[in-house]
Amino acid sequence: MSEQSKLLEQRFNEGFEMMVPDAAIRKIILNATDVFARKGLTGAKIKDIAATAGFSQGFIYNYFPSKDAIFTKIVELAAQGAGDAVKYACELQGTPYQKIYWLTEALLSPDSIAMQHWRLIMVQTATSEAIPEEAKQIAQSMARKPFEYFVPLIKEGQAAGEIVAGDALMLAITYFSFIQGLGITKIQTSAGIPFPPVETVLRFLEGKGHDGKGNVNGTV
Amino acid sequence: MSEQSKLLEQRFNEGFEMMVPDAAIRKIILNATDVFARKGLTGAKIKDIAATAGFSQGFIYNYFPSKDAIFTKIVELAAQGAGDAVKYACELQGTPYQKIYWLTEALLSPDSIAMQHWRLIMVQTATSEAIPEEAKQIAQSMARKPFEYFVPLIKEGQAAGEIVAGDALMLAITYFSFIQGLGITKIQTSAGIPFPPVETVLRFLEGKGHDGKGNVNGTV
DNA sequence: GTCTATATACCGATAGAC
DNA sequence: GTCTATCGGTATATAGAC
Repeated sequence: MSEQSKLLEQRFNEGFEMMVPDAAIRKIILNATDVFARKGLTGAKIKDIAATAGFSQGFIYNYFPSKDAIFTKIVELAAQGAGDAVKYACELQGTPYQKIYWLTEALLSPDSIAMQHWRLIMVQTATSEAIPEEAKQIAQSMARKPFEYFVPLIKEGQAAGEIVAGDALMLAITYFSFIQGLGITKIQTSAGIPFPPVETVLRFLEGKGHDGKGNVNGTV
Repeated sequence: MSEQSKLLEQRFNEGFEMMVPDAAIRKIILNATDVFARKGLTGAKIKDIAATAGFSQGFIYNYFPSKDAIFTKIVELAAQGAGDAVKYACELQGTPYQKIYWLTEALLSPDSIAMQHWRLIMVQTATSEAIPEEAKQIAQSMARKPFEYFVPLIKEGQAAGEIVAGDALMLAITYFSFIQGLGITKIQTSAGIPFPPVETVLRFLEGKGHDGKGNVNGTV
């Protein structure tokens, strides 16, 4: 894994710790994220969340007023984090393609909290009609934010010949759909099955003559 | 949409009608599929399913003994259908890349029952720990079947230089992950947002020098 | 601080009415 | 055939014990 991707993950984790200072609450949130991602909002029982965090069922209610509140909090954190991840990538030193490469590496990393949250968002949006209204609205505003950074990044790459021509918004939607699909596959399959390297994932974005390392041997 | 993709969809729908001869049961299944896909197994209430099918809550139990039974039946149909869709594509006349092209077109078609079932399978597997054991086992056997047809298809395409070199199983997993991610995006977004054409989706699979028409001007 | 015990509500499934 | 009423089980959230 590249230095830059590790930096993205590190920044993301720092942001998470700053937004949730209490370690016990972080523990509950991290475990709840996992349970929600695997069972969905309605399928996840408070007892499950408590058990994976090492607490009794009733104890959770010292920190959160309801199951919906936990879910909404996670959606809020994911909303912040998803936008931030793309923003951080833009702030790195490199070409547009390289930035997307590092972002992809970080999003597909097995251990990243960013990825954990993406997984949750994915399940949550798939079952969107059953989630609390507040979480839905947060998710909607969140859905826009990554695109605000990603679409200009694609246009920049297109201008440099690094990224294939075409509607930048369409390519961005395709990118996040792809990442989402790979995230689901990661959840539902056991470790050890073959998984695509970043180069394979990004081939649909590459400009003609691109060599997969950010270099273009056609015209600029 | 191409002739061949329409044929795939038509074959699929015929298979569905043969497997579920009773029109009332088909109606329940189609509506239940939609509700399950959007709310998940635990989030979907029998009342919802009955309402969308135009029945009262209790009436459903004249046709199915339980909610789990409806879900399991749908998984079974999807299991059959997913494998069949790939099989049908293999039986068409054309190059491996063309067959994958037509399959993709059919799977991403907004109106195909095949796609509806894929959407359900996706949610169901994402929330896999909450689903009945029987459905899980069917889903597991189903998960293998599309690969049994798809992996050889990729290898054939690689031998012809149409498909990029690399682990065929990995490429197959990538393909279905991509399709799944695009399916989720289709569910959760309203119509009118830009969506990638088949050519964009399949670029990650193309052999070097592929011109999108099955012709190759270089080796892999 | 953390757990155990309980009330309250909801939903799946049944049975009986029309 | 189709619906309404109801029973029983399960899960959320609370309150009180240690």
